[in-house]
Amino acid sequence: MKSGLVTIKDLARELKISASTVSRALKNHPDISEATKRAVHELAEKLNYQPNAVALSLKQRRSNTIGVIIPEIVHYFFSSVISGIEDVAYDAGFNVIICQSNERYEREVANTKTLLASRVAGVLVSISKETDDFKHLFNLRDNNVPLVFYDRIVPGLQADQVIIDDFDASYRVTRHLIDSGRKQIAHFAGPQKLLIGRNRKDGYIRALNEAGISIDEKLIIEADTFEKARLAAMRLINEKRKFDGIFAVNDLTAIGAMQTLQKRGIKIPDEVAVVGFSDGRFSGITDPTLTSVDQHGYEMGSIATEMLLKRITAKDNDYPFETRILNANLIIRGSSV
Amino acid sequence: MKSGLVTIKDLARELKISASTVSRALKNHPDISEATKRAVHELAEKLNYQPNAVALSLKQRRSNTIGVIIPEIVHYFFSSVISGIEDVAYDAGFNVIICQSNERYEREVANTKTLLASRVAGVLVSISKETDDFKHLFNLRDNNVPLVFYDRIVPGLQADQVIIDDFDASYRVTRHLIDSGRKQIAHFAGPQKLLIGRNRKDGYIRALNEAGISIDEKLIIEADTFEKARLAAMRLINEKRKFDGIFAVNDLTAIGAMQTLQKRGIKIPDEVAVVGFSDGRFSGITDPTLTSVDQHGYEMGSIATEMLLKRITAKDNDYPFETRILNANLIIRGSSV
DNA sequence: TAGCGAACTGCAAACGTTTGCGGTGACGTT
DNA sequence: AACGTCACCGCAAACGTTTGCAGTTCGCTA
Repeated sequence: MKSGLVTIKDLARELKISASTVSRALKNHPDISEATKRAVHELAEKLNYQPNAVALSLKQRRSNTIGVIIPEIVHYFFSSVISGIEDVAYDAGFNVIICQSNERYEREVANTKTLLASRVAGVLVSISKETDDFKHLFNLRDNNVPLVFYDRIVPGLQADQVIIDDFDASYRVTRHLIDSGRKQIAHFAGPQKLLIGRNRKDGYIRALNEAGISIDEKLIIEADTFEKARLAAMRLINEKRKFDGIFAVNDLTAIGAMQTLQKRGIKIPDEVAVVGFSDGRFSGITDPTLTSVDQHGYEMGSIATEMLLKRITAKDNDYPFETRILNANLIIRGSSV
Repeated sequence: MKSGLVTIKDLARELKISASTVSRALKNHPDISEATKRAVHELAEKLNYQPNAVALSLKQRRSNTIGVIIPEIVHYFFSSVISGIEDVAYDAGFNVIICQSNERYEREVANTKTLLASRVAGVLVSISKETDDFKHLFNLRDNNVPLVFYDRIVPGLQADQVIIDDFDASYRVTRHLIDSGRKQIAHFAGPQKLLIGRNRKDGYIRALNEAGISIDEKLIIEADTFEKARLAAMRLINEKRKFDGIFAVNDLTAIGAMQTLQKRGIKIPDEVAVVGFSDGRFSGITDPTLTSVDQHGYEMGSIATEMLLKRITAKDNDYPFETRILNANLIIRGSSV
């Protein structure tokens, strides 16, 4: 007990039987007599025996650990994803190794090496903003490590993936604004080189088109940060553009816009309605509270993990890749009604 | 290459030399000829050999993994702690297994079992709110697993630990308010049964005492949530209490107070200064921006990990336990100047 | 030309488990 | 007395590494 943990060998020595018998007794193998089983279980209990997961992993040539590559944990969305991953993984008896890429490509490559060295059973990955070379991911696949992408997927790569229906969510956001009587709706868009940015803008455009509202390019501004949103809102006001709604690509952007409007004495939602995206901690504490889109991070994490476990435990994992598209919920709060 | 990863044996077979030679060549052992070394390294490179960390762990009877038990990852503070842990751990060649207790005792116990089974080299732990029985932690210690506590420590248990100096931070917050001319400072306090809540209140009281300002019990209200803070502020106003400053036990509380004040037309910081605690994502996006206390989560994580690694790698870890008390920084923003 | 280092390299055991296969008794059947 | 059957158990190998020790070649000295 002094140094290190008790092993099967320790139990065997103590009971003067072989390690194989102990091993079988522990899993109630029919070959072992009841008496022996009882003795083994009792001693195991007494000595607080914990099977050595490391030895097991080596034997099975695969660890009971799944790897997670995540851009940055310090975001409400990503940390909810991790919670979802953890819960499902632990229920299935798997551990989780988390690697942050910190949005850096180099780091992401290092992460894959680490996970490979740890012989993880599978990997969940959301690529960093920098990543545009996917060799490291192909490397995982070449080594038969099952891969599931969540949220930030790789367009070309065939793999299991779970994503949010950004287009649909944006469409619904815009519809909501239109339905509540808004006619001149601005969009603070995300970077158009990212799929997410394009999808969100497209959903916005589709909703306007369907409602017979013509697109005013002046009302579409690329602004995806708090500061940029403040400036963008300022510009709209200074240029005396008419607008009665703003759909911002994320919550921080929405809040930046709200602040500027309020500073200029514009009433929310009476004069201008504001809607954010990716419902986080912020939406409940603004004044007025912010209408936003719940991205269901927890659900995304748990679903991705289920898909991964399925592939890990499949005897034959040559079945076709699956793409799960999650519906994001529109949460209507004070800023738009 | 097809199934599984390339091993030392594969390299050995390919080069028609023994596994031991390959092993030594890979670590540039002087016994091995330059020619062999070169050949081995080249082949290893070509086949993308990654040492099997699992086998290594088994051999060394200790994995290169450290375990983290954390209450809830979905908090800015805790996720920054994790970032700090990760960075230091990975630089030292250690992996990190993260276990959330979700503030549940049962879960925390399960976590320790998992980590024990994984034969982690050491554990970083911040106990859950429910935990008041520490058998599982003693169990870790009995099995010679080094332990470092961060943030939420166990009062009785002798161990390395790193915590925030809540008392000092609160004292400084209050001093700051006094120094900027405030004389009637309210405190929205945390639960007094938690050490944190008591320390923060005590720091506040000390600063007032030192400044010769008498304590007005009516200005001390237990309110540690957004909603409670709104009600508390409302009450102060309705009861026509005189106050020109509020020190809230956390940022959400501060924001709740600010909203109520603003709704009642009270100017911040002109009429009332507001200060929060545990600087997170919120403080920068309020209007005015919120003065708060940076708890240095990242630093706490990295220091805790350094302490743990020190104990893990120490040949003789019988040296005395260490307690590191971090100074929290007061970040002065618009709400108090 | 035997002997001796030096310079390499391989053998084998060990880490903790699992598992196919082969014992070993006891007992019953011919 | 010989054999078969059962119930139970142990041997040994394997997973991928590391490492103390024991070779095996050399070339060189005496």
